[in-house]
Amino acid sequence: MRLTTKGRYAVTAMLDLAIHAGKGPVSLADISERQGISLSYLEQLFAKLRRNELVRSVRGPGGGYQLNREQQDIDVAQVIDAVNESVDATGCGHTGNCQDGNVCLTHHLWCDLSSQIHAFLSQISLADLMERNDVRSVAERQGRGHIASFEDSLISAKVTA
Amino acid sequence: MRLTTKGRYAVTAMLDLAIHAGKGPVSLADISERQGISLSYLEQLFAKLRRNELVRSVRGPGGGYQLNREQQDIDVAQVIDAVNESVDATGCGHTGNCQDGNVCLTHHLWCDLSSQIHAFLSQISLADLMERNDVRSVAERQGRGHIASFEDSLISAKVTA
DNA sequence: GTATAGTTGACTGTTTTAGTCGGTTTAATA
DNA sequence: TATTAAACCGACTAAAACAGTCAACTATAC
Repeated sequence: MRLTTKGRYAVTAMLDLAIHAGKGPVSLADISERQGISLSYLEQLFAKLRRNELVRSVRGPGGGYQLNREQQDIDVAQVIDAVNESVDATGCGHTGNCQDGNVCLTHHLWCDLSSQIHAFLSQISLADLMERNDVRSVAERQGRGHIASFEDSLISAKVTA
Repeated sequence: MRLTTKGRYAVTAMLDLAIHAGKGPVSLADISERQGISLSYLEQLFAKLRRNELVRSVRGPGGGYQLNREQQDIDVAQVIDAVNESVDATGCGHTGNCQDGNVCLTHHLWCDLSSQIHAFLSQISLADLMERNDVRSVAERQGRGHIASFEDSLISAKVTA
């Protein structure tokens, strides 16, 4: 199991997408600048996020990415899974085939740990993250990045309608 | 944050040490055979465990390693920390210096996750692991490796006295 | 003095990370 | 219609970590 900048970048980028929703697609260039993540690296990550149907893309000028589901229907575990950072702490991938066909001494410990982590991360949605004070204040700092309010959603709904 | 075979090996080896306690020092060769871990690799891991005072060594024939504290005073988090697999999910090492001097959007999320994992792992001692049915049965399977009972401790206490 | 076992350091192949670079399509707009 | 903004795609790379090997050295029980 590993949790590195890869998974952290993915979650951060998805949250950036959520924050700037309701104003049309968000370009990777914008995310790159706001979050300090390499543009080319973001491209790689979003290829995986798109394959996992967490985002959809709009090509051409003015294009970018949008969340493919409601913010409350995307949780952190899904995002991390999508970029291939498994949240599995076992070495055998839960097969129990850790020591020449049998489970190793500590197999069940790692199974337990995996469930703990997965339970924790899958219970947190992008919507939940946006409610957090620390997220709101960082978003505020990151420029005119205002968190999309309910009114924004209404406006964008009218525009796209 | 990463949790790979390194940390798993370390915990497994420490548990093997606990299981075979009360019969004098346990050699790395024994652990290697029972747990299927490369001897040379175990040497590297135990160098770290010793530096962290989790085990003590006895050199020469009949030598080996022993736990340096009571089984209930060694928890899984300590073992993983000792082999340099930090249980920190943040990228900044909790400094909050994730994005040019400031905290990144998701800093607090990773802090929360880290505490969760740490709380979970530090609440489990080697003594706890030994009580588990799955551990007992695997130990049974791994040869004459009987779990050291209270009587064993008494015997070894007399012998060493 | 010999065998056992820990101790140490250097070395190695492989995989993953965290990118970079160059090009190609797609589509909006001037 | 040409330009341009953006997604898309594949190959490449440096650095690190992982997992392990190997050889030499030291301490000690017998």
